[in-house]
Amino acid sequence: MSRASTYHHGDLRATLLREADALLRQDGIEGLSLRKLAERAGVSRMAPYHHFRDKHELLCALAEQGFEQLERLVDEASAATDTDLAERLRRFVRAYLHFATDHPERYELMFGRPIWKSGSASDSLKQTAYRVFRRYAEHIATLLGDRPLPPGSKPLRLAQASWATLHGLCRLMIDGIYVNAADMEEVSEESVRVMLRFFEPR
Amino acid sequence: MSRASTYHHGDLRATLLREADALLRQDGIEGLSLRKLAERAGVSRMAPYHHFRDKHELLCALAEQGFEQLERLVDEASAATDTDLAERLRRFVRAYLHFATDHPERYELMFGRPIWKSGSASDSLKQTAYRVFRRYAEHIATLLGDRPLPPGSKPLRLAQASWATLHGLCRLMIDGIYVNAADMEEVSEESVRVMLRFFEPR
DNA sequence: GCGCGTATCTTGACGCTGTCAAGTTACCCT
DNA sequence: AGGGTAACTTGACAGCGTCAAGATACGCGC
Repeated sequence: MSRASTYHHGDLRATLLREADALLRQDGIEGLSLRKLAERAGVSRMAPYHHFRDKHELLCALAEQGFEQLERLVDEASAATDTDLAERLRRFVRAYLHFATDHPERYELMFGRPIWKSGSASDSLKQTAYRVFRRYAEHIATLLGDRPLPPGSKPLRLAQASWATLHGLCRLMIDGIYVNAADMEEVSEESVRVMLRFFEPR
Repeated sequence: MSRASTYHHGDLRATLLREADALLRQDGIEGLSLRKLAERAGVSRMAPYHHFRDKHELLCALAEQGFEQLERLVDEASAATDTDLAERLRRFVRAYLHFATDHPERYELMFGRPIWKSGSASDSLKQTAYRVFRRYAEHIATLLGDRPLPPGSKPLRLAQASWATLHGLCRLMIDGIYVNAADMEEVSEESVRVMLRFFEPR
């Protein structure tokens, strides 16, 4: 497993993913090249191809790690049952936004077109990503509790819609369209208000 | 202006933008290369550099055209005052989603990181984009009319939050994360419901 | 009408990218 | 001990953005 210094690296796949993550943070997604990565891992250009079919597959694997982190975030939010709905929702929104803005390149990779376009995401990634969303939907349903929803509304749809809002906020921030972080804080507060209002009994 | 067949093209800048748009629809944003573009315009590799400083500047100009189209869409929505708030909002959401999904590459270009990251958008583009958002905010304010908002809420923040929702929906669709268009229809309906609920007097 | 300045366009070259093809090395199992 | 195979390397190619330097033709002042 942990061969040291010879022809066979021994643990290249894991090393590649680790270095790819570092490279991603450092140079952003467009600066992540297989050649730089190979050099960083102390290995020749083509070595990575014995562990990933092509660049796309490596990016999928990297994105999958990101979704696993996101899953932990959702699970933690679900576990924290010490306050009321409003506060829990607020905290989760904050946590989600931080997840995105703390490592924008990771978030961009996870949800970017290069990975998902025309269904090209790896099966494993799809499975993980969908599982995370399911967790998220459950979390929203839990927050809702037995509160009645307006006619026509369903918890799943609400989860999808609220996720879209979160995602939209993150992208506007990450892509550099909203620059002002303080504004962002207020915008996300407003989003929370809109959602909470929806939960109130009429 | 319209020189025909010689050394000097005569109207290269406009031709480049036109062909770039065609190329964008055809091959997507990652397939839009300056070399292909030059060939399409019947001109040598470096000719475009006499009209745009680099690829980034050309993309900015192309994106700016997109924002001008989006502006028209907002203006039309503002002008249509024949129904009530709910129906107007619903129609606008539909129109916005269609704007994005009819030409996903254009939308991706307009709001993508390559253009906006670290404030690298051209001044002209920034100006146009911000003007469009201002129009959007005015449109939302008009829809609101003199309806009172919940405490702490402001029309501008609401506009930003609702735009984030629209944008999030579009990106999820465009990037291929939500594939099912019919689902999307229902999700956007749900988003409209959430917003409308917010507008109702308590 | 002529000449020169300059905007426009071209060709050559460089370093970067992803990846196909073919060769080399070292491990594992019989 | 020997052979099969997985891991890794080197060579090569086409495509990319763009710097540098040269060619062309338009337009304005004389």
